[in-house]
Amino acid sequence: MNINVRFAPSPTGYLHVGGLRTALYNYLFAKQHKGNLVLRIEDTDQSRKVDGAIDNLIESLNKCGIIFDKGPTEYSTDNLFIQSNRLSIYHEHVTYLLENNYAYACFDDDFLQYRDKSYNKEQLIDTSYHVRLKIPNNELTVKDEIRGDIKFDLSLIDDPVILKTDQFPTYHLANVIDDHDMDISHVIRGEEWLPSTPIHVVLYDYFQWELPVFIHLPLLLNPDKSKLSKRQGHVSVDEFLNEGYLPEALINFIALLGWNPKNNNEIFSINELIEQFNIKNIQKSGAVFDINKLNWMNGEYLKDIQAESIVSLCKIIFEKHNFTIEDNTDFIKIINFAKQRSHTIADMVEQTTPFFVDPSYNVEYRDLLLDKQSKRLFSLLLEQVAVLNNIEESEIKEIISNLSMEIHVKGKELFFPIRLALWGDVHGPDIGLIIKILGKEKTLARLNKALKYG
RNA sequence: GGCCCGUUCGUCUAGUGGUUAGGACUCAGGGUUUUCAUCUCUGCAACAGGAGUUCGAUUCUCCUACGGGCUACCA
Repeated sequence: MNINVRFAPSPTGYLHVGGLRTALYNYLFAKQHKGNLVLRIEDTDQSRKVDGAIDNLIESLNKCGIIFDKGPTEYSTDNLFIQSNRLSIYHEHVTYLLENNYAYACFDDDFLQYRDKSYNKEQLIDTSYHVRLKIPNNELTVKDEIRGDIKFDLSLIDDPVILKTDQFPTYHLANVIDDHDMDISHVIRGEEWLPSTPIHVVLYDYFQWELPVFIHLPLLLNPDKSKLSKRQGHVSVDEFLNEGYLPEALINFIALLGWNPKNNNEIFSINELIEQFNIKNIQKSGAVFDINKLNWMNGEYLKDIQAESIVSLCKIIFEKHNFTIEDNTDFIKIINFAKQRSHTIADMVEQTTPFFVDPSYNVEYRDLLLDKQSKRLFSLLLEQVAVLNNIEESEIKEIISNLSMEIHVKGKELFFPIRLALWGDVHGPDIGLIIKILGKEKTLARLNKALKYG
């Protein structure tokens, strides 16, 4: 059996993390079975179309490592993976349904009165009509791979519109025809589609097509358990990436929302996910998107990653915060310091701000800054740094330890005032690193400022 | 309202007809680090409720409650 799966978003804007997870599960499933992953653009609602959305979608997905085997490479008119280019195909199928009495034309929303009528093609020319699918009155069982058999009473379902007045198909029709034409073997999609699956099954039945396997994924939830949406934190993949969440971490985190490998591991590369992913281990209930845990996981990735490999990404984000990167070697040092203690790259900016702009003093330590002993420390350090030609961290360390012996001060009493003067707070990087990055001039200036403070 | 799906620590989850119900995030506390962070150790914390089946149910069945999704000429 050939395994073909698809991710079928509508181009209405940015890629949502829920969409990313659906795409990911499709991708993992396809790769694992040496099948194909198809990208299909469902743009049958002309009013909701957003320019550039397709390129955007593809770019976000690609950044996260999800590559399609088939799909539109660009938004070109002859592309078969974009539904708006397949209108004539849908029309042919509508004709088939109409001719076999599986569907009927309606001239207004009071559709029941048209249910038993039929019109030939000539009668429909120059009229404004839509087409509805006749849903029979029997019971129907849908098989979902995760939930098992689900019974529906079809008499409770209204005849759905399959062709709109503007002659575009609705989702139900286009989706079924495309899945068949693209030889989709497994439909992996969000749980919100479960209630409309019987409509799709009826369509398959009318066309006498073989059903794909249906796999409905549990929803991603807001902290209040409603369906994940904006308003309660951000959900756009782009936003996460721009804030400096690493694609690998985002993918890892999202993979574990609704699926688990039945062991206690938490960190997975994409290849490990491909190896271990299993439909059977997908959860039935929805999963709250916990930003807290994503932060932790992103931090784990940040700790492990080589500074060199994120330097250009960091540069973009630091420059977005108006920090100019002058020296690459220094910047790597800064990254190495910050990535150990940050959740995201945006966090790293915050952690390292005093490297770039003169800090204001933490008011809690005002007294320490005014202290006579502190002032003495500042002036002694100032003297010693002033005579240095080029600054090495080891040298600074030595100077400070000599200073410690000279005035008999050590530990916090020694480091707090110095760090306060140079960094604005008693906590921060190693003093050697601060001075090394700051350079002689800025170090002297900050010591001077602290000396005069009060 | 109707239909459908779901329910193990606050969150992500493991698990079993008999377990001290396990792990991770968060939180709290200890240790390491002459700062902070990292790291590490410890702790707090869950089987929605009620019947039934059974020697025994968190686990199987039913009911209730609660939560969510869908109910568009949106996907």
